Amino acid sequence: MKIAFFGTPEYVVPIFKYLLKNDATLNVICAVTRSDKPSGRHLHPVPSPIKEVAIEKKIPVLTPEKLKDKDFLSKLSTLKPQLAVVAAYGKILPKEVLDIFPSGCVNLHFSVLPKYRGAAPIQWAIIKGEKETGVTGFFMDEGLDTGKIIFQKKIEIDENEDTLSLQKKLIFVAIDVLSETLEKIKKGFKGEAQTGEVSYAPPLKKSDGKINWNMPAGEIHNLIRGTKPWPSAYTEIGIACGKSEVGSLRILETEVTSFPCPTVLSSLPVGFIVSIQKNVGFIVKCNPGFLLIKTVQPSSKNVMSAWSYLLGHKLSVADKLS
RNA sequence: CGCGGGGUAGAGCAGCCCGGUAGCUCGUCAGGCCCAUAACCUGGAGGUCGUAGGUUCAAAUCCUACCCCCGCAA
Repeated sequence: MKIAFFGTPEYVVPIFKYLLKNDATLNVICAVTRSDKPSGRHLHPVPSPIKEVAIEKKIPVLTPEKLKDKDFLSKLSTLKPQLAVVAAYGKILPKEVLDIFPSGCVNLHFSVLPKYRGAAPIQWAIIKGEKETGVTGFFMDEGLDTGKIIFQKKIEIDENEDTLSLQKKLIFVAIDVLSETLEKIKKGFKGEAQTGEVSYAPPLKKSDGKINWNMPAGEIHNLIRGTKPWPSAYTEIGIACGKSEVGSLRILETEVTSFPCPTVLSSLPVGFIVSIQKNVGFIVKCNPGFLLIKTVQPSSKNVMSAWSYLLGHKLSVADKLS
């Protein structure tokens, strides 16, 4: 079966390689990926990870700026692909593209559809405190992740899972789902309409990482896990810490905790540091609950333990984060 | 030449503007104290101040070039 692969970022490379490895039955005839984009510290154009792999494996690469581009559409048609496999490509495929594939376009979406339709399903599942998520293989239509479902597989979300670790697990699931999905397609399965509660997972914005300490400790913990490594949850350093920089502080690792020892400090307002844990970090009061901050990154600095941060920045009990 | 921040002891920082003895917190080592401790006290070890030049009687500090790291942006 002639297959065209649509994908862009690093984390879907294993899916691409799975297709290539099974070349005997799956004939990958081209890769469609995002065009080279200015990236990195000097904004030099950089090819997408999928493009690099494709070049290495000598698979033809198409990098259309616009999917409705006539040149692109005709090139793709000429290759006479039968099926498209799409994973984190980055753009919605218009009807003109969908129509090229006689067997349809299969998307691997990293949620249990119809929940978390959209660009950042892994992140939002964690932020919302879901206990499980999964991967869905479905036939794409013109809507946003609205097509007929072919196969779905769920896994549990660990309590301290962050976006990267969950993504890593989901890739393995995705490969399972892909192989099962392809089997079903071979057998002529047409998919089933989506049923159940619909929700959306829009792309994260920088401001989504802003911590509001006036929230339950558990929800803040979820936000920190789900926004890592980007945009990362952050807070501002209060004025109480003297000449320290006013910049924001990224918070990368936390733990929901109970207040260690009952003192008057537990009556400090939300957002204040109520306790220092030697060699670990500091505890901030939330509403309700307490959050132990374990790993942070000050602006312009490397990631460091919250304890190290305290040593150099002279933060102490009763200083405020905002 | 996209914009900005940074590199000082094993870790995290101050000192630089205004040149003149290498400083703080933690760790580490030795000793002390204590029923005891992640507590406390005393003392010690540990630094080519990112690299290379330049200015100067004298450079962590001023000048020039380069290397590495981080954020923005994608």
